[in-house]
Amino acid sequence: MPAPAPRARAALPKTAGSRAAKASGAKAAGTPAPVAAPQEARRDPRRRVLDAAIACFTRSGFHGTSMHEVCTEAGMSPGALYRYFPSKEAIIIAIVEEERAARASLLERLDGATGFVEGLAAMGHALFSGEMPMVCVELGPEISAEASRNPVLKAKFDEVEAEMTDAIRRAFVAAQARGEIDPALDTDAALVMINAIGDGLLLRRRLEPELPLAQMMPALGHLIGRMFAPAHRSVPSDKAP
Amino acid sequence: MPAPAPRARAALPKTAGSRAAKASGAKAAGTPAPVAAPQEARRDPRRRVLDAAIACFTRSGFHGTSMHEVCTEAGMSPGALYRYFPSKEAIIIAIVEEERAARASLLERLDGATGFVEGLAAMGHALFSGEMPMVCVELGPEISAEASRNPVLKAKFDEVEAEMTDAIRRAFVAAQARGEIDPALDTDAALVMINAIGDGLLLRRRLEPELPLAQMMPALGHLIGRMFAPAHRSVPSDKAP
DNA sequence: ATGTCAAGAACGAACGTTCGTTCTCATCAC
DNA sequence: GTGATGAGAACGAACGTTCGTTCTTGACAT
Repeated sequence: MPAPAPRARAALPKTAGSRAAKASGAKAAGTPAPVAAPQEARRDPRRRVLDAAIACFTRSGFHGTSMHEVCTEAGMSPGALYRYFPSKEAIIIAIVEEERAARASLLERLDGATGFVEGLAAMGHALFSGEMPMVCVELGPEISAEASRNPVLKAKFDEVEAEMTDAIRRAFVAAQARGEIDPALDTDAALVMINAIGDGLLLRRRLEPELPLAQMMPALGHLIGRMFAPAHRSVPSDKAP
Repeated sequence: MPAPAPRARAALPKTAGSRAAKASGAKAAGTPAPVAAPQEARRDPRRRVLDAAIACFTRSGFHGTSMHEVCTEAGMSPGALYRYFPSKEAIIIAIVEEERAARASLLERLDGATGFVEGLAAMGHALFSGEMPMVCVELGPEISAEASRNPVLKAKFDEVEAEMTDAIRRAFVAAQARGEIDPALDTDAALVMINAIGDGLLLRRRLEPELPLAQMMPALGHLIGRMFAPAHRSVPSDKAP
């Protein structure tokens, strides 16, 4: 990044304030929180910025959110904010870094469940029931979209994704060895499918927030079960829709 | 609105044609087309704008693309461009409108195939093999992301999506009546699943363009077949991976 | 053939706004 | 004092858009 030349600082009084409200722009965005709560100001400033940024990016997207909005939401001035993060991009990258921890705790449900498919369904339920304080549910699609064209972000994002995919692959192979999954199935194709379903559901959540995905998880899990079950075993159908 | 003072126009001789490419800005983006091809300038100007916008939005996203970039790519000045579209938003909406036609032709593959699952696989193959001049493959995720927060765009987008989903639902129910699909399956869950898989694969394509999704379609189609096949029929496995 | 001229397409500098960022300066703890 | 912290005005660049002007075209008169 080219270092910007130091700016001269002319004392010009300028045009006072251009008070005419100007009817606002076409921007159909939500209102940022009025002002930070009193004890809010005591919390770790980095956390405050991150939480504020997550809220704003979720509401208006990365490019649709201005730093001033993040500042307002965090109850902090730009001068203070820039003390903790060197740039807007650094904030997203920090958010993605946080995702890693959240995803790791999600993955515990995979190994903790009675079976592979049950584990996937449990992950899905945790994601969509809101029981998990999880950034990626709301921000995942936004982050993927941004990652697809921001190389720095993409590198971080890929790291986190690879951890997730590897864990699922290990669980898949183990389940296959246990006879829970048809041994003839191609692992790569199955993983692409599982990833696609996950990403697709996350996106659907954004587009249709009223869709009761958590409630549908048994039915969706049942479908996934049929997809992977060994060929000549009748599907367990413990949760037929 | 404060009437802007009329601008003086000084008869400056100017640089004739300004064909110098201008080396572009610091924007870490791809290079816009050097200059419009000779016969390119003869084409329908609306089409030129649309094609240029699709290229730019695909490269840098909706908010990441400036109107000047679109102008450069289209080989057209801002003044000319704004003769054909009243705003940046109107351009996206026109693109989504075009999607409708493209999707309709995609849907023909559903009804033209030998069965429902084969139809889905054919759609997938057409999408990912590049044989279809289809905007949504590259721009779909970008549009969904934008639609999730732009109400005007969302309305248009929902229209197009509803047409797609309805057509798939009809095909699903018909296949179920034909005995091709397990009659016990919940139609709503199946449709959510099909949509999620489609959206998820489109997103994956953006994130990992090198992944040979078209080649994987037989394997993926096979998985979908297992998911929907009637319970006590052994899966046709004509294309076991 | 040549000149005239209106219509409208295209141009591109400039506009007002908003962006991400940085500045100066006040405040506090020690 | 001194160093860390924060506020908030200000900066310059870039944004989407506008608009006075120029260029292109082709019908018509000569």
